[in-house]
Amino acid sequence: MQKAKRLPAIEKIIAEENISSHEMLLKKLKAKGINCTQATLSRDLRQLGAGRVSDGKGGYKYTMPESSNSTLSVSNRLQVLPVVCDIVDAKGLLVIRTLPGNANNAAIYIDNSSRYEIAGTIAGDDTILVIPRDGITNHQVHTCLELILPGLHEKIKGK
Amino acid sequence: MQKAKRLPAIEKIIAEENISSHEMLLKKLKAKGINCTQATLSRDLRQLGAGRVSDGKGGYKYTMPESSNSTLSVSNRLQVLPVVCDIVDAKGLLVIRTLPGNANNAAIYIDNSSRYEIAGTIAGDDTILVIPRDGITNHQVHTCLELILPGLHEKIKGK
DNA sequence: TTGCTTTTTGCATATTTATTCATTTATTTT
DNA sequence: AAAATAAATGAATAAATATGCAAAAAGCAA
Repeated sequence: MQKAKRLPAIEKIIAEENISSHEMLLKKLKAKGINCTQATLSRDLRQLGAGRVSDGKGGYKYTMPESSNSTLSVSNRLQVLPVVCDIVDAKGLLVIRTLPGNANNAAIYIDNSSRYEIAGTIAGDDTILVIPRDGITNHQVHTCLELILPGLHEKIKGK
Repeated sequence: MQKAKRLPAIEKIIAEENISSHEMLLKKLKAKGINCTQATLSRDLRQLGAGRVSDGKGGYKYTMPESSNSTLSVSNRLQVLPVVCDIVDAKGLLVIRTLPGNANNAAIYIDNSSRYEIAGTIAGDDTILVIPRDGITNHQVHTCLELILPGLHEKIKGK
């Protein structure tokens, strides 16, 4: 299962370069040692919530949502990760524990991602409650959070 | 030539509704009495700089660039029009005269449109210089300005 | 582990979108 | 106005993207 590596790689590539087709993305991934088919990219791009916008030169390019929003950019979102202590599933919800005073800040990252899977979050001082949308499995939320904060899954209790 | 009516109509439709395919847009236009083919829509959408982004429900929808930027929304951009006095072509450039003190404000509308055809603008107190990109005809710029400020063409000198 | 369920993936194909070419319609030039 | 040039459009088709389905891989429960 290379999806876990592929998704962040795709995200990074389309954020940094002008990708105008699946074909082109396929080659960029191959150059990074990641092989898959166009069909898989189609599914990945949809899952990532990637869009296709004008490249300003009369053509189109793929893009990540809110890529203009610096709080979400690939390069700096890892900053939030060190404050996360652990994650526990509870009653269909997720509880994320952070360093004291950091819950709100971390929750903002999650909210800003505007992921469909997450209905919303409530943050206290050192605890975030993540409320998944109806019909979303815990596992889907984990995958989703891993997208928002790569490396996060290592913090999941019992893993 | 119905392009002049069609483009603003397309813009309005995709700004207000969730359009997920050319086919769907075709029907909406037909309902408004505008008939064309899918091929034409493909060209129109590209010219409008329209994008396709996640609809938040796992699918895609078409969008206008900066549709979140209220200074550009269809509903309020007409406000700038009354301050425009006339437009003159000169040396491959366009000179727009406005009411005193209003040039900068009007120029911001034009800049915000991020149209490919327009390389940039310089605004004084009551005059805007619009600099078209190389290879763009005056006529193309007129069409383009008409898109940004519907009704503008009536102000063009000698028309 | 073993069997059961869910997820991921490729292949083939369907669907959607873009482009080429020919024609018409508009615009500019003389 | 007439001729010449450029722009717009549709039909057919090419190219790009999405999806159904089956197989394989991964995760889960006991």
